[in-house]
Amino acid sequence: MKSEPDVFSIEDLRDRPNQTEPWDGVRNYQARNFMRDEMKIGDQILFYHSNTTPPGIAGIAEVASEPYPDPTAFDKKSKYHDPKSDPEKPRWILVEVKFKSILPNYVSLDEMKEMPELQEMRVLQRGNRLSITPVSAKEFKAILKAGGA
DNA sequence: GCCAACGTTGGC
DNA sequence: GCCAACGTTGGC
Repeated sequence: MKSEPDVFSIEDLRDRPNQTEPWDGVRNYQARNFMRDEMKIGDQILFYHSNTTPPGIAGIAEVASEPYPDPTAFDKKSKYHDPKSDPEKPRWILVEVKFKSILPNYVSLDEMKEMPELQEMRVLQRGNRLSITPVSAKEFKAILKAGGA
């Protein structure tokens, strides 16, 4: 899961009450579908810092709730407000994520590109802008190892 | 700050 | 249903 650290970083997640945060504001159907259909409580998450120097994997989190409607879609004051999301038939769905750890070694995007295990990884593919993508067990382990965890 | 890539919108 | 226009993402 990608996040811009200026907006919400792995440190912000660590410092949250219960170290848990609803992953709100996702407004892309594919990313929503991953949260709604694929994620299960306890699934491990690579926390990726985007739009920063350098971008890369900063830490580990895990899925901490069932999927439920994103309340910011109904909040007129939220920058994520979506008038087309009807509370009776919510368009946007989120899960909560819980802090697990900050990697001892930050794994930069440049390093990831050099790792043979990660050549198929979605975030490395050209032009990929999806903020949530599936990660294979092989990829996950390779990141953990490179990250010193 | 630039800009390529991509998703969404809306006129037709 | 097509596609031009537009807005956003995110590496650089």
